[in-house]
Amino acid sequence: MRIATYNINGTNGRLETLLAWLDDTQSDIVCLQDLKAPQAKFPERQLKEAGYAYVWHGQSRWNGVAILSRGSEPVLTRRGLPRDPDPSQCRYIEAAVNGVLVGCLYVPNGNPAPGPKWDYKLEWLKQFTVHAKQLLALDVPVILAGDYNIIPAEHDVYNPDRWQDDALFLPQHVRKAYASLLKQGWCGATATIHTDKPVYPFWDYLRQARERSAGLRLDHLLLSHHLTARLKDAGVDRDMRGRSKASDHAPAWIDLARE
DNA sequence: ATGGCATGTAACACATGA
Repeated sequence: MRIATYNINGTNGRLETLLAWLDDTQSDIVCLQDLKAPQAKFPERQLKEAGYAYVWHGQSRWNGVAILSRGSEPVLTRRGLPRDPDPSQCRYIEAAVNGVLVGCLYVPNGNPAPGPKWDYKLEWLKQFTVHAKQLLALDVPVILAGDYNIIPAEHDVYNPDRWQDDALFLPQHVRKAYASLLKQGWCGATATIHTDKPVYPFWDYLRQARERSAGLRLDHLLLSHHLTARLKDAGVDRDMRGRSKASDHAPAWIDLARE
């Protein structure tokens, strides 16, 4: 069973690319972020024709999250975080899919730090961390997949020195937040498989970042222990980043053994 | 330190992103 997360950076502008990738990979569950489309403009018909069911939460221009499922109907469990610091921003959706509770998240970028956007990111991460703990307490298989906008460690960025003061990387705050999730018991799937070298799911549009392999690891799939035991493989579909009109993110995925 | 690129909306320039 393949589960993927993809910051698509505009779902309608990249619909053909998305449909071709779904057809190629036959992904079973897909978490999408940054739909950049209002609720009414989600491409329902095309995704249904491609064999997917879905839940989504759209917002005009920015943010927006969706969970796609092939062959089964996702059962929505929540939109937005409990005590969401700004419910007008669509950054979290959660559904039960085939016996797995799936949380799809899009953490605020937080730049510039310090400032109101930075404060918002920290508050969002705080409430998310509280919710993540509650999910673990349910003792059911859970995956929290999405664009965390966190570089977890020095080796997850091409040039750590350059990013020390960035809201994606500040150690006492965002890196600490990620570490505290792992401490709760979550397993970062990609790093578990790729222990020697990071696989980047993001390259900036600027300065030929992709050609220089100047990537960042921002998209993560965190597993509860029920799923860690089933983890077979993980990777990034980096070819997606090379296509014309690509998102600046590529899909990150895991393969789980069937129960 | 700046701006390089890209998105959707539509005030055809802007806010936002990473």
